[in-house]
Amino acid sequence: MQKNLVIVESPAKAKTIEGYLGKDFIVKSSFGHVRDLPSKDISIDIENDFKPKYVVPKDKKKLVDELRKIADKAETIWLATDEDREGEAISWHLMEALELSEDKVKRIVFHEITKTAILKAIETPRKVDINLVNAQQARRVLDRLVGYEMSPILWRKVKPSLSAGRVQSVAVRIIAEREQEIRSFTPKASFRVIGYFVNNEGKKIKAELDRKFDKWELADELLKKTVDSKFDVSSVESKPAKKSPVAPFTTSTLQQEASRKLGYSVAQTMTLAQKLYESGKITYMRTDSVNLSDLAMNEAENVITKSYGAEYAKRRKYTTKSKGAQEAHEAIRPVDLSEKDVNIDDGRTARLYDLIWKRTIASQMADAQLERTTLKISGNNIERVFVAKGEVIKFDGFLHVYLEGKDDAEEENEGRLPDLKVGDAMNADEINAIERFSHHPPRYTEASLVKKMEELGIGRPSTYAPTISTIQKRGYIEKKSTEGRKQKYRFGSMKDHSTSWIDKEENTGAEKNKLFPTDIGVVVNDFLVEHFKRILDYNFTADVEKQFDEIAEGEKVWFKMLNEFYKPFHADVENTMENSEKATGQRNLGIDPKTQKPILARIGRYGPMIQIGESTDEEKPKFASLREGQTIQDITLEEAIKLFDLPRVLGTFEDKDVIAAIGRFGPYVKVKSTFVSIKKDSELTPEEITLEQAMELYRNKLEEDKKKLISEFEEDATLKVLNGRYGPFIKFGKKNIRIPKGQEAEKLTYEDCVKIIKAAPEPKRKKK
DNA sequence: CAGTGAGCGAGCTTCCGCTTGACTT
Repeated sequence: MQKNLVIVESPAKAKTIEGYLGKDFIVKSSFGHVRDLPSKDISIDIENDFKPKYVVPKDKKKLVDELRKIADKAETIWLATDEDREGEAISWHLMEALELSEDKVKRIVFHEITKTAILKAIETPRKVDINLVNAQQARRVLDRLVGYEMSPILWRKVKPSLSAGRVQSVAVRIIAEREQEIRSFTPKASFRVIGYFVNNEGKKIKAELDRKFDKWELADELLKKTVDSKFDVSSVESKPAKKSPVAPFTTSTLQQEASRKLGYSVAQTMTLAQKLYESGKITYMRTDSVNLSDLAMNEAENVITKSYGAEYAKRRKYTTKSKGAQEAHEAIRPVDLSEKDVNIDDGRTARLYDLIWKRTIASQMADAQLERTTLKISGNNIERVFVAKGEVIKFDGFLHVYLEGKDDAEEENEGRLPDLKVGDAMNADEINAIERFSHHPPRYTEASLVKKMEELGIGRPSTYAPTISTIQKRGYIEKKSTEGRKQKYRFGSMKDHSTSWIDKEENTGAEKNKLFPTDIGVVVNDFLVEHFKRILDYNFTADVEKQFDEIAEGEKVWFKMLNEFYKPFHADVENTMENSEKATGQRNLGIDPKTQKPILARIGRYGPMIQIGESTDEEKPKFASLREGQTIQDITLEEAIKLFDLPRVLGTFEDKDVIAAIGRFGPYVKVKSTFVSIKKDSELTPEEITLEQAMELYRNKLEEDKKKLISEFEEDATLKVLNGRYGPFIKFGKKNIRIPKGQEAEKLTYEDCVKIIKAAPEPKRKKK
């Protein structure tokens, strides 16, 4: 048995480190936190200095037992968890859970996984920093209090199963408020004037007037003046400029760039990066640091010098700008920078690696040297000038490898401008005045939301992706694409000494994979902002982070800080629970022409819906859920009334009604007790489908089901062996049970199946 | 929860941050 046990957080890290240390060392992983507050209740003794009740979660028990056994036999236990608040807490929890005595424990830290860094760490051990641990406890307890006291208010006042929290609720607010801005935005029209000029030698140049007109009359006036204006080049100015590379990737910038350049979702990027990490191709992918190890910088210099020449190399150290960065790791970079391509079958993973390689290499390369030229053309009877801007690359530097993508379209820059001199006479081939409209602020993408969250200091590299998926799962926001709309605009032209105006049309405003708030998101956000201003404040996290830092410095007692926070917060909780109205987002659409009853749009037990009549009426009100794409804010009376056309009875089959409707999973027909989906591409709709068409869908479905059937049994009609997406399985009532390895599905007898069912573990509850 | 939305009332839902497999019909 080894004398030394080293515990790190990640198993991949453990494997690497084990190679660096001698055989006296065994390196194990804690797989993250080993203790936490149980999820069933709040588990904090508020009266007693906010004492948390920690437990070892079920799925960690085996691991903790194993670690304890090894620790008992070891002479020294080296706690090598990350050097940040959470890492320090993991070390402390390990001491508690493994019952380690302080004299056997040494706490070590390193920011990069290199042999020198680790050996140096071993030489300079310290003790677990209890102040830092307490800062983490304060963070943990505050989040639990906020989440577990606010969420039940939503269950009561809005809808069951909703959630609220320090991070997710602010993320939803960002999306909801952007949508509000967009709604109240009115586009402003203005006219851009663009001239196409040519000199005697036939050299052509495009230049834009240095002002825009907000009135048509002014644009028209200018165009008319250009009819007999004489133009010449009035100035040419060139000056050198440079561009510098951006820092290596952090989690957040990797997510943004993979979204812009490769179109990956935030979650996708993380899954692929995890694969690269586990196969030893890249460094740790959840990091807020832009730092590169000296080893990596040396290697980058070598690779660049060899591949592109020494003039392309430039060592650079970057410093992080993001709020609350804890920098426990390196930036995300290839482990071996000389490996330009990675040999992986999956193209998506390979493309992500390529991006990381280029970004890392470019970050250690020379500036690009440019020459920017501004050329002005004046007309003899025009006060304004036409301007052309050009850019020439003198030395490409880092641009040879990589250029960061942009979220919003930039002003276009021409390449090299034609060689023209001051005084050159120019002829106006054509001058156009084009009506343009200002754009509303863009909706967020997943990645730009992460960027915003990072700026506000809410969330951490390990939680960006899960948070975005949580607020989608709760139905607060959704990812959608909009088609855009037709936009008419005026187009004026001066050509051959006369001017003319025509109307043109373009498609504008189309957006792909943007985040929209749902009705529930809007209602919940309004409710929380009204009743919990402090928590929903964009600066709340930054404020409490400052106090966590004070706790970490030993300047503040953690439970006193919590007490100051909790008193007013809990008062708000009680007050809101008792005194606030139910939040339904109710909108009165008008009167139903048929029944003369009011029609309301609001949020109900199961989401947004339309209600005809009041619940106090003698006759029960009628209800219908909103369809996809409809919102309480936008739905019209006509659209609302149409929702009550379904479900439709198409006719009968074997004495049972055949029904067409739209349900949770889209349009369907129901024949006897079988539901058949109406597929999107079938051109059938539940409003128009006939009995014959429905019966055909039904017969097709029965055919399909037959193909899936491997065997069924006389003994029990509810038990079947079927072929599914993941291979054969046993269906028993509503339960699906996998067939143990080594057994052939075709040969299973009824008795075999019963045996397998009995041996099968209880299915875990699915989280919805 | 593929049909619901009042009422009866119990029992359930929920946070953030650290880590991977297990699991999916």
